[in-house]
Amino acid sequence: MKHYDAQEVEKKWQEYWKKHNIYRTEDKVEGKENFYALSEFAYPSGNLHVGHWYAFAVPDIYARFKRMSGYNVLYPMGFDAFGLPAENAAIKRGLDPKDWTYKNIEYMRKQLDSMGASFDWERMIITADPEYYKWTQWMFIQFYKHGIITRVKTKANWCDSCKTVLANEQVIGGKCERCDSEVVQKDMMQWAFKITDFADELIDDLDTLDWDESIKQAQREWIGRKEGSEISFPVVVNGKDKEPVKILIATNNKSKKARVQKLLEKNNIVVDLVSPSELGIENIDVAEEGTLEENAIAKAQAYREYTNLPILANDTSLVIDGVELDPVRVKRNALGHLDEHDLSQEEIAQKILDFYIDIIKEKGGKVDGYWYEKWALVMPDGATHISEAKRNIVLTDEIHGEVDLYFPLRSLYYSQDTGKYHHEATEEDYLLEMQPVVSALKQLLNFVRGGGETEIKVFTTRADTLFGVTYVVLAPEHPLVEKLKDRIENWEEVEAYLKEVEKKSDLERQQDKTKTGVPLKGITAINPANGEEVPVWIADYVLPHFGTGAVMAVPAHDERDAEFAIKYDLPFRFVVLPSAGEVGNSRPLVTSGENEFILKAGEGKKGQEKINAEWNAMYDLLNEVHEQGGVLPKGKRFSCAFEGKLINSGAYSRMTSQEARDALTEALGGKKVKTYRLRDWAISRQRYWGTPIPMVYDPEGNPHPVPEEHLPWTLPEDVDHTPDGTAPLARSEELKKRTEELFGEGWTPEIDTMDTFVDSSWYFYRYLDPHNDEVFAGLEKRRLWMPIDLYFGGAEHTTMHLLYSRFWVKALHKIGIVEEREPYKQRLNRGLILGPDGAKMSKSKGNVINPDEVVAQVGADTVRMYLAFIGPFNEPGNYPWDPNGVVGVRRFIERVYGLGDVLKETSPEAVVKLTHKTIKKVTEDVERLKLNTAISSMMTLVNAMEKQGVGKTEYELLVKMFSAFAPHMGEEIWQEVLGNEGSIHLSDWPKYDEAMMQESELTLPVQVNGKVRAQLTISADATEEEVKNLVRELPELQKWIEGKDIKKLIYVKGKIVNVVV
RNA sequence: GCCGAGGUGGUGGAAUUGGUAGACACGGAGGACUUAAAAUCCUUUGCCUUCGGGCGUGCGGGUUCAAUUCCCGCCCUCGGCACCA
Repeated sequence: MKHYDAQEVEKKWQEYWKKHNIYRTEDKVEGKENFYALSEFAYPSGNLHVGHWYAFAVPDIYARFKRMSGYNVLYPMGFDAFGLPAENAAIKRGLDPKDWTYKNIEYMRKQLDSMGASFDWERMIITADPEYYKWTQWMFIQFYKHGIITRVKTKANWCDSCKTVLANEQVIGGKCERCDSEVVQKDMMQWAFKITDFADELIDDLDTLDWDESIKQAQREWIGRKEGSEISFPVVVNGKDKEPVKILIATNNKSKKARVQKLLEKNNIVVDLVSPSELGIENIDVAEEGTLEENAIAKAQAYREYTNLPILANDTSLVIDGVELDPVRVKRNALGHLDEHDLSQEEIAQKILDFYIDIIKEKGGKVDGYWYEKWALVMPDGATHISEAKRNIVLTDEIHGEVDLYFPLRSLYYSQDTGKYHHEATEEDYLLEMQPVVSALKQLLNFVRGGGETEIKVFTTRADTLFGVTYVVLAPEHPLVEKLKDRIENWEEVEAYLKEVEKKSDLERQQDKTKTGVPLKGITAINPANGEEVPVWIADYVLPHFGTGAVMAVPAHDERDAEFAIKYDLPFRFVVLPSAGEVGNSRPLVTSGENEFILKAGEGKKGQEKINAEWNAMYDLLNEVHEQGGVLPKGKRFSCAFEGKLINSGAYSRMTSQEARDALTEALGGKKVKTYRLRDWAISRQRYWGTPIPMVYDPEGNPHPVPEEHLPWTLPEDVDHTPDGTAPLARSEELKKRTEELFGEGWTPEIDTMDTFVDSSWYFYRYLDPHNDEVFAGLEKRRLWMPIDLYFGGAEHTTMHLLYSRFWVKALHKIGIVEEREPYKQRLNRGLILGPDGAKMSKSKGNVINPDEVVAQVGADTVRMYLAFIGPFNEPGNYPWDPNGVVGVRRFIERVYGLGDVLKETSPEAVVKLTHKTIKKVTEDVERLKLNTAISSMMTLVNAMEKQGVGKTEYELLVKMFSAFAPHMGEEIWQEVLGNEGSIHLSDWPKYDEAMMQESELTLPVQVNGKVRAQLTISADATEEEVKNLVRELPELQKWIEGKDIKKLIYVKGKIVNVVV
């Protein structure tokens, strides 16, 4: 066999290709479709590692395949040359970052050439070239003019070790992505792209892209769109420095007045109520007959729609079917269903408020108002009786005098003593029913005191749990805290807490999830759903940047609130009956908090039984606390976040969570809002080695863009770029002088540089027209190539570069600069090459493979092919580098080469057939980037050719396919062994011939009861009947079918025979 | 916890619409060549076996003549998000 000296062969052909300029890519070739294959460009770190080979050499196989398949393929390369690592390395070595970077680029270009990659170097770009960043700056200015980038004071992620600001995407778990030191929050003036304005588009347009679902999903989650409601909670300020104002609600019943007054006396407001009987509604006598309860129970059950929950009694002796029942609750539920208000409680509250405000406007005038409430009763015969009641309240305050109001009250209970149904309100009922009224009055009071417009806006995805709100939490950073400083009674305590929080780094705040907080004494909020007054706290588990920075806390339905509420002893009110799922398919109950009683119920049980026991334990408790409006007792304060149907929620009870979210949001004047996790993209960097921000400031400090004729706005070179926390550009005399000369005295330059992700957000356009100095890329050229057909890159850029560049194109599109809305049609994340030990390659582990060394030993062709063979390129997995595997691939290349020595006149028929089958398989596999199986089928073919012999025709077909993987050896065989003229890489990809693949006979597996027992060789055109007859006769089969009936004989044409006995 | 992708020999992986599970390669075992080693070549290699066969694609069920593939329930690994209301 010929000796294979990879070094020599590769050098020879690399020079040949260069000399003949075979990789030059024209913008347009007659009769060929353009195909833009892009691999993320290189960072000029100074050395090419295995990852680079995987990133560039393997996609090169695809680019070559496409080119041979008749496409005009653009597969360019460039350098992402600005940025921190280059600068840090330069500082460490006492060099200029520019010299260091450009030297690295020069060296890396040579290394890249050693791959045998088909880059068109005439299109190379370097983002640090002024010819390049001129256009980065130009685009920046266009965005500035359209308000897509603005200057804002914002909390920035500051890395004290790198002395610069980091983007959110560069902070990993509270630490700097680059140096792993802790990131602190610092208030800074920053130029920020309004990427959030494009958040919806960035999510919605993902659906139009042919990307792997996991990449799309990662972007969706990063953007983090949540749809929910924004609801206002009015704030009640205690007004410690104001005179108390009294509102008196009068009644004509002395004893009741005293009792209710005591109950409701709060915050300088005195409210008293009248009971229905005092308003001319007498108790209705209902003849006691045995069927009444049954009747009512049936109605109540229908109403509640619990099928797996019996309605249990807990305080009466009424027994039906051996089950004790509670007639009070039963009847109340039934009435709730039939009860027909003309107005909702919220509307009533609103009316009272409007009414009262009108009075204020009239300065104490007296207005009469009333409305009716309808009553309903279930009679023994099932009939429903409805009556009306007219109620009144008199409001009085010291400023506005006495006002008469009418409002409804309702209640009904069954008295065992009298055996009659009585209309009477319990104290709790009065409280509950009056809450909207009280709430309205308190808002009013607050208004009168001058604090009326204060409200807390909360964001919630669970507006259905509003009736379960028992407190409100603000983020410590919430502006209202500072605003209400004077009104907060425990300011010292609050201030101490704020300091404590400020001291905590974001990292600590993320890691330490124990909840802390302090109440804002003297401040309360009103739950707009039920008018209840709830305490306001600040706590650092509420994040300032998400939603509105304020949360309505629902301990019974939110795990975090539950933890906080247990710690600080705040009440739990259960208002959503969790849904157990579809009938007959109930799911495990998930709860947290003091849920031991639920877990205990399920202890020792399994499967559905356990699930049922736990659900029932919860149902039992909810039944017990129904009377208390769902307030959970100590020891059983648990939370459950499941959705379901509302309970203990006034007029909204029985609604589903989904219905209630809409209904409550609308009724309470809230709005449906979307909120995003994505933050605006702050790009100011206090470092030297980056694209200068093309802005200058007038003597008043107002920013102005540098006019286009002065672009590129060059990076000054007279700068000591050692970082000290101030921007190095501030130290440039040249830049200062340049600014004053061009704009006038007192004008100053912007001294921050841009994040490097800005440079890489549009680089793919520049490859199309790299030397154009009129425009960043000509429209015609963009039309020929964009959008990119296939983009190869690393998974680490999913939520950074990939998102930024999508935003960039959308922004350019929005202001009419480009036509496309998306840059990349198809995206492929590559996997990771691990060290031979299966761990990530790292110097400390000593498992780093240096590709230069391997190439020196076995050649670039082997390394390329090995990387393609190591695992499926279309699935991003982690593949360990196996030095033995490399040798195996090298052996394969040698065998292909060796075949050239033993060529026959013609190939045997079997080899011809296999060759065409292999062409089909390889073509299909490469097209979907399953390069590993493409190679293995070529290996199979080569094995057959070695054993059976091969002629020139088939050998040439093999070598053409092979040359995409091993371009140097492919060329060597093509020109030197086969004596062809011109490069193999300009030849056509082989086409398979279906006719050549036809086999005259084929071998079928024969199964008996699904197990393979024999093989049967038949002619390709055998009919089903013939095959079946042959099978029955098959000698090897007799022992399996002897003495048994053949029940069925299945023949799948050309595939398999199955005998069922 | 939520979302996504997966789980196949000693290893990387293959099986394109349900149709012979383990292609191809590495590693192992045996042999040839050699003074020897490397390299190369040949044979063999899922597990168990009483040599008839049986069992095998994370686990348990189901559908089917036939399941790595489809359905139901669980377990595990990797990736993304996560005190996100």
